[in-house]
Amino acid sequence: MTFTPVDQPPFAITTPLYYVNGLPHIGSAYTTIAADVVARFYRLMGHPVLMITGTDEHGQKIQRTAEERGVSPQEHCDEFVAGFERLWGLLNIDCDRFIRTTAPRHNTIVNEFFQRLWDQGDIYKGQQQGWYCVSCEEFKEERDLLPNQHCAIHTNKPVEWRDESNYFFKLSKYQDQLEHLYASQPDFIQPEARRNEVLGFVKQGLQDFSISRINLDWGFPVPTDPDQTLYVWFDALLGYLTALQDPSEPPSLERAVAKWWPINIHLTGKDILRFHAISWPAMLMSAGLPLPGRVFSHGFLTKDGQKMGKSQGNTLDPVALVETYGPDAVRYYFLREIEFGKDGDFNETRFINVLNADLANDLGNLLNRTLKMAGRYCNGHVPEVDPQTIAADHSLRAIGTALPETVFEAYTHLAFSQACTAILALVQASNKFLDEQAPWSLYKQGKQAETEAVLYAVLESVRQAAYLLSPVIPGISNQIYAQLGFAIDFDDKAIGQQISYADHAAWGQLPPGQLLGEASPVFQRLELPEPVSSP
RNA sequence: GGCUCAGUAGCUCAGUGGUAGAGCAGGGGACUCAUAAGCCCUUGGUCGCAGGUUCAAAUCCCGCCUGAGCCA
Repeated sequence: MTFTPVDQPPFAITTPLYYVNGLPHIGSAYTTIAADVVARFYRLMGHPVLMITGTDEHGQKIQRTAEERGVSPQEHCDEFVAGFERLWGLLNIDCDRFIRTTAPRHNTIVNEFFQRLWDQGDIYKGQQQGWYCVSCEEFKEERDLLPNQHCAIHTNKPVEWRDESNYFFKLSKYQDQLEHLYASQPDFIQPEARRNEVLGFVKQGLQDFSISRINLDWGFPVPTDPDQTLYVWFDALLGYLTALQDPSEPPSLERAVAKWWPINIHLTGKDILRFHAISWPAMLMSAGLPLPGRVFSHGFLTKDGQKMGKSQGNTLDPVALVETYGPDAVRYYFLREIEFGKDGDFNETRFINVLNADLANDLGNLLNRTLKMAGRYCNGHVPEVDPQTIAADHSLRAIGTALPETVFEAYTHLAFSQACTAILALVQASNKFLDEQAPWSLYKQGKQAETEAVLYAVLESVRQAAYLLSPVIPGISNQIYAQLGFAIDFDDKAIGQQISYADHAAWGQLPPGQLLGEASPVFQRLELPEPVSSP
């Protein structure tokens, strides 16, 4: 089954390029899941989609960590990058481009980009003095330091005094253009609270920032002065450009921006928003490139209400989590339970309660009970009911008719929780509808037509819910579609060409008479952890 | 120190001037198609604290407390 969708514009989305100082943490998983969900939704709609993630591998912090581990920086990176790639696989995330900032082709793009800024006269040599935190890779104001010259974020590492001759980027030159950008494109920075933060910061007046370091080997040399090394953040942001180009082509900035630029959405953590919302657009202005569509800053995760951290010893290992509960469970919990953009909490009891309630009890059991009845009452086929004959004000059809618009708005605004809630409302209404209509009684009374009308409406509602939830829980949606008799794979990146979004997102698509699959629970109930017995 | 956001049921949150809401968790009931699931009913809140404006405040104003964040 193939159809040709109307031409949809390309859509590109990025996660941050994660710093490979250690193995991926749950926060990286959270962002990457979100990006994958958006990418999957646009693929459903038939857009050509490029989802980009990757790793940021330069800088003093990595160089030192590698030294401490007794390996070369490249060996160190290679080792940890494998951990990231493995986690994305476990989470059922198949990005289109995985960019490593140590890639040789990236160096080519960085040099070209640097040259553009240089030709603009936006790079100059200046003197940089101050306290430097290697862990932050940032200069700190003296007033922000803890009493014994320690960084307020990295309390176990003293800052270092630097007095260097560095290259600077003329950020101050773009003050007006940036303010105009924020004013004319109010949704450029989201959510609102983060936007206000950036606006306040910019209002104070922007200063030029240093884009190079001396006495550092692990990074690309400054093209015009090989004694200096480019600052890690400068080349990290440019990874978004390098990623756009097919790795098999010879690298060039012009070719990199040919198809996918400008990127539609940059997802970013709130800690690195400034680089994405201020430095990055200014650099692009200088290079004469169009600007990205949106920069969306998500929140941080806590565990049982506590900030996570190695020193606190309460980290949540994403690998262990997904190996225990599976990708759909992890994806669903974080997107359903946390409003994207706000901070959110992980609590195992809540995790299990939410998954059992929504995926096992409401959605999974709804399919299971209906499928079993269809097996018994309708010979294992979709009832021969023409959906056109179902009244427009039928309780399920009415909800299903309004649903695509709601869900479209939610996904495109990255309001994943709202999307899930709206879809689950159809599922809950379907359970209620079944109990009210009691097809098991209708069947016993010999009311075959009535029985079939009820079962069709519910099976169709489950189908629509599975389709619209497929970006979030692709594995479960695949199982549901299979049990409903479809041969469709939501992990297929050409899904938008295989089936029509306009048809499948709408209510009333399930083909009458279609042979149904075997009923089998699509999500097993989870057991609550044993309560810790108190003495 | 300056600024921003938040504080509503055990948990997650909606409600921004007119008799306190949802989901989950807890309790009870009827049913039986189903993953002991679903459905119905229900317990539960001086809406952070203290003032003020108003016929009327969770909602507006002032002060304070707590938490999160931003201030290269």
